[in-house]
Amino acid sequence: MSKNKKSVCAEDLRNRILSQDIAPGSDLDEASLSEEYGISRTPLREVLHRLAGDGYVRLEENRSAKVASMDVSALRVFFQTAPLVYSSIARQAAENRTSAQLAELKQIQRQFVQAIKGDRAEQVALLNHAFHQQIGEMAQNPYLMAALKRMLIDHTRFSQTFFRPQSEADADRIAKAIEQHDAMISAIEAQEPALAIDLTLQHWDLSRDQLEKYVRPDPLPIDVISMKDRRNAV
Amino acid sequence: MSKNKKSVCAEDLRNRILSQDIAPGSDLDEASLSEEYGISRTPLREVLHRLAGDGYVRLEENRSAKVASMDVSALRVFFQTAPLVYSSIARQAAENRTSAQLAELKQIQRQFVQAIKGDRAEQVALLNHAFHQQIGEMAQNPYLMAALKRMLIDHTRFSQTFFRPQSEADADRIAKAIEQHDAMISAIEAQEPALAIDLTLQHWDLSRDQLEKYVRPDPLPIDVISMKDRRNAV
DNA sequence: TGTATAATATTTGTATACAAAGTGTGTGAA
DNA sequence: TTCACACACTTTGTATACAAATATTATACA
Repeated sequence: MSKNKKSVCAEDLRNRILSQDIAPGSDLDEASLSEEYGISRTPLREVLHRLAGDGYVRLEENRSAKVASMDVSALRVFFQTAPLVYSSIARQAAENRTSAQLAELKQIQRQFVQAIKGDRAEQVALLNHAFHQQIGEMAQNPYLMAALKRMLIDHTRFSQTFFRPQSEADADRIAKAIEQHDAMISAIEAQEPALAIDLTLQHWDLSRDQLEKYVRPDPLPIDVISMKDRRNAV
Repeated sequence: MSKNKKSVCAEDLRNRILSQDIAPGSDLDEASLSEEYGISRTPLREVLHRLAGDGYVRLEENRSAKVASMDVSALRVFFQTAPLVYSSIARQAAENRTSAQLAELKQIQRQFVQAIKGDRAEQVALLNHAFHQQIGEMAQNPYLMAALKRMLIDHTRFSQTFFRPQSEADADRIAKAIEQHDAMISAIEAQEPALAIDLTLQHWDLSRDQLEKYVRPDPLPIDVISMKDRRNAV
């Protein structure tokens, strides 16, 4: 763990943005944040500038820093681009991974499973983020990594609901996600790019279905109202 | 034009890095840079942190900021990735471009041609950079844009020699590049994604051949030595 | 009541001073 | 000469004070 306050601050801000603990589009007040993290405004501002370069926040002259927004038009592009980036990363991860990176990936997956067992939804989402970012590291492609990191910012924020199971079906989906992660680890370990791509696209399909449900949820049940009306009418 | 010193500084540092006016891997001294741009170290450091997020420089604790390096292993990944990113961007640019963006692209191309006529090699490289970045803007895909920007940092630095014609053949290649740019503009204007991709890949082939020549230049002529030897022997 | 404008308060931007870490050099002992 | 260590010097990191800009409130006037 990094022992200095500044990187703790950067790391924590990233996590809070990913967890939507700080909502997309909201303002970040320098004074209160610097007090919260026990640092002065100077290093805090440096952190904000760095996060701006990473796509977490947006900076405007003489205006407070804002958390990157998530509008509907962005969602469309997100769905268009995800399969391309994720599968390209998966291919290269299978080709280029080192054994040290593989061990790290397995470690993340263990923590991921533990967090699910413990119903720590926020941790689960962050560990899922770390899992996919680690696969990005394995690809050893700084160009695609830049795209992946930006995708994961939005993906993790969108999928906040994913890891808070509301029904039996939700729990099944999470179990399936765990299995898919394990399969991806095996494919990467065996250095089989084609298989890694295939599994990644399956994993994406699962995630996409869930995201679509979030964006276009089941309509509210209309029976309740109509029944009342009927009773009143009788 | 931005009138404040800070964004001038950021813009100029970017350009100097792209032109290799500041060499890859070299140290950036805060004191001298802040003096040079007439600002104090505080805003300069904020600029450096931003550039770090954008991939122009690397920051380490208690060490001076370093310009992003360009090693041989990076080159390999660059060649692997460029066609994918460039063609994906071209497709979406053709699909999503606005007319205002198109006008801007044409404007950049005019300046590009002018700079070539004036033999201003450094300006040419930067305008070529601006041209391809503008196509990136047209794609309206922030995820791929992040990858494109990082590719262009390295591409522009690698291709510094491209726009300093040494021979008739070099001049021909530059003329061909101008034509290809014009053709790409037409394809994007006509909103023909398939054509835009095709032209982009052709443009890439031209650039790639030149880059390969830069990395693996023609061997030194051996005749000179052997002739001398022969003469001495005779 | 509603709007425009002036005064005030809050927040962001920058410079400077000082603390902390790193770098280099010179001296002394083996 | 070579290595080790102390000291001076340079460079980076942070806090604070103040300047500049924005946001808010109060007041005057229609």
